[in-house]
Amino acid sequence: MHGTGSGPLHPVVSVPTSMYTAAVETSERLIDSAAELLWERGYVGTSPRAIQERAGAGQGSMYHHFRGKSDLAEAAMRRSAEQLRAQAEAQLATGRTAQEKAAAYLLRERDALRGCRVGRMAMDPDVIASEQLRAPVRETFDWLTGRLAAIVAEGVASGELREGLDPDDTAAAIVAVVQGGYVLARAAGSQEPFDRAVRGAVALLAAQAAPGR
Amino acid sequence: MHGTGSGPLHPVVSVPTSMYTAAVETSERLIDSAAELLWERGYVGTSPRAIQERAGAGQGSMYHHFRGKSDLAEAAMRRSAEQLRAQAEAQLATGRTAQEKAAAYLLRERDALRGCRVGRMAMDPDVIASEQLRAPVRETFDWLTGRLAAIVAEGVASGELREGLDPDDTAAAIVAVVQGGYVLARAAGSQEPFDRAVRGAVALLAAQAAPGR
DNA sequence: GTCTATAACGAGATAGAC
DNA sequence: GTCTATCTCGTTATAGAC
Repeated sequence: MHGTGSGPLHPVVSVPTSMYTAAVETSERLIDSAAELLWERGYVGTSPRAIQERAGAGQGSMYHHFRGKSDLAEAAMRRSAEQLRAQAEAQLATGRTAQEKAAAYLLRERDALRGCRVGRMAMDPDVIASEQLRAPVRETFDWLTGRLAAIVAEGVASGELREGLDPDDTAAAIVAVVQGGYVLARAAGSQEPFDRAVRGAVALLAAQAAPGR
Repeated sequence: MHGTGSGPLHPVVSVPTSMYTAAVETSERLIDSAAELLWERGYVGTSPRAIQERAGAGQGSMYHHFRGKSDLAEAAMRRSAEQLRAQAEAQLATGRTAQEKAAAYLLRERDALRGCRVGRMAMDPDVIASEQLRAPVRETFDWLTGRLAAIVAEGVASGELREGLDPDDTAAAIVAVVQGGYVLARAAGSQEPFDRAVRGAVALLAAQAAPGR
């Protein structure tokens, strides 16, 4: 990945001059455009042509910076994964207790009709068929469920949550509720089922407090 | 929908003779082939040509029986929805208590890597953009969440489940866990995250028993 | 680095013969 | 009802000029 624009006019470190010639590099615009289209239409529904048009770049530019559609898509998916991870990390750091942290993650404001930019890719046949393309999706959910499992485990260890609550199973259920909530919302054409699902999950978790607390 | 083959050689009721000429009608094979491909590759990833090849039918046959791709896809999605509904109804009828019924639905054996044939369509941009194509998906999840909400409501009314447990929110969460479980499984390339998520949901529900039961 | 030209192929549908 | 031919457009590149 190259540095993005708005760099210093007088670079203080030795870098290629080309990094400072454009407001935003063409390769950056291609990655962002690809990420948007992958979110909206998935991998099989996104053509190189559409990416180029949205980025305001020609055929030649795209094939100069990337080997092809899958190469650019992988870069775009890695960027989306980074953004989702930063966002989730911020939510998980919000609460004090395990319940508060999980609730902060679940209740984060989301446009459910757009779906999840990372989770969406898991339904794409060409993504699942390619180890290269699936990797960023797998890594994102591995990280997220692991992060939530650690939070639940801490809650059990500290006596906040009841003994016997399985951290891995609970974490998987929490992440699944969010991903499945997107499906329900898009099926219904409404945000409501998503909000119901996450509220339901928060309520189920609230009843897992250790007895006498 | 026409009657399927293996009909009597001497029809006892007055029906068009053509209904008895083939083992399985071409239009039926087209619908089944389309349903399979939609499950595997989604709407944007499925071409009329691929459907025809799988059904062993030519261009002419397809455009004789259906107005085009979306018309055939709608018929295929309605068939898939019927099948899912029958399957879910069987599971929900299994248990005695609300918890048993919900657990029977959640723990049903599924090939998580294949995903849900109905839920999958909710991620497809062309399906969501068309009221016609989205209808069977919306109706299926409306029915399923309504069915589960009624079961939870009965559980609360009978004193099995704690007062204050919201039936609609809980039902949405249950359905979302299953749909999200598919996403996690496909992202991981493994059945495991799906099994964890549904087990986690069953455990969360078990703790919603009314106090003193 | 970016552009245009070209190409081989598939998508999605229509037309008309049989 | 099913077949083959045809059509227009989009996809996913490669080639080479600028």
